[in-house]
Amino acid sequence: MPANPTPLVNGEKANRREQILSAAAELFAHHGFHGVGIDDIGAAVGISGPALYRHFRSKDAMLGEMLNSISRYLLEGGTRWASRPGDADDTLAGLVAFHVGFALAHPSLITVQERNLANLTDADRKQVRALQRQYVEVWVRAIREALPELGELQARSAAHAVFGLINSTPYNRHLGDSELAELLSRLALGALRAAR
Amino acid sequence: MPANPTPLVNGEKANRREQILSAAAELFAHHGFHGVGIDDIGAAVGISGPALYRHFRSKDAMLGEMLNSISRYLLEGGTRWASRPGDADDTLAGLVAFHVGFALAHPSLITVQERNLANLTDADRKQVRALQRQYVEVWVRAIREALPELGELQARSAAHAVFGLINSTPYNRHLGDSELAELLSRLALGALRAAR
DNA sequence: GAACAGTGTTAGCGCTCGCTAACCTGCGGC
DNA sequence: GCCGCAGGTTAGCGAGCGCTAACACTGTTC
Repeated sequence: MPANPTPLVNGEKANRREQILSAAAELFAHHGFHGVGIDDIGAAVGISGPALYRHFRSKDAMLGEMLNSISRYLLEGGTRWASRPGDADDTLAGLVAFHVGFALAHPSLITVQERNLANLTDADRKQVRALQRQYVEVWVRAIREALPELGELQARSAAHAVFGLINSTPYNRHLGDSELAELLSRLALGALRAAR
Repeated sequence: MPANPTPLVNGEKANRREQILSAAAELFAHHGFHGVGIDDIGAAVGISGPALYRHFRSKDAMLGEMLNSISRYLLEGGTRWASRPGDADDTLAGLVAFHVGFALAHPSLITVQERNLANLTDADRKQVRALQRQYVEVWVRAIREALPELGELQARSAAHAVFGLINSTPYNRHLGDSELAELLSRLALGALRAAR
């Protein structure tokens, strides 16, 4: 029972805001931020267009809250895993499993986060970037502890590469979830091992 | 001197169409298809807005030609590498090196191709999808020859994961090109090896 | 040297989009 | 039983978009 269970609960009787964000995420992932109209988002949750402004200040605010929430969730989870007792290899494996779990559970959030940074408000982008940087830093530290012969820059590049690998889930729906999770984890750790 | 040197030559005295496509690719990569106006594209090549219609039928046509060109280039190059004589491991290494080379030389094309499939005309999307499918198939065959114990679906998933890994170049500008190329190749092959 | 093709310009149409205004409805609190 | 608020509705605004129309300039062709 983590403090922050999952960034955007899928609908149900959960808060209307979250229901809206969840629907918007799906749409943004498919058509891009500018490709989705306020009316589309409304229609996706059964209300119509301008009613959304009872819950959000603007369309930009929706994207901002969405990306902030995702980044915060990743950073928090990553930090928790990184600070767990255990040897460096286990820590790295834990981080990989955590990220794989997220990417498998929320492929559309992965897509949104990857594609729509540029559509954020300046202020929001700054915040999200800061969170993302910190998350990368968690990984860089973990990688360098497990592979001490790696330089800072190499570790950072490897981290980004592994993110890319794991974040392939939106294109990767051939296998069942658990089998894919295991495969991705194996691939990610294999890649890191090969970084020397 | 390959038959199809590079999908979009960067400007210079090359054909105006290619100069425009190159500029448009950069813009689409940064702001998304809908986030870029016809005037922005014109301005990027020193002409203004509607002049573009002397060279392209529509904005959609630009994206269509761009993605088609990328997909054709990848499929052609991939096919050439795959049909080279040599053992299965070398073939796979060749494919990896080829894809890494492309991703490093054209990070913004990678970005555009990943993000803007949904913005294509139905006809264009069908074409591009077909080319992409064939390219994946080239990889799946190569992977399964190098790792015969892998199933079809596992190989396909691994291929997508490796694409994700290599296509991280847009976020991955810390190292020098040649060092990054070597690192990515090593990571990719390490991941595949770990697929068992 | 007139015709013309190629490539650029500006003005402006029609549509869509984000957002606001104004109004309506149901429900919990006193 | 009235009030007020939360959360919906439709109408419509202003801006920005893709694209067309009409015109201008240049270089090549015969």
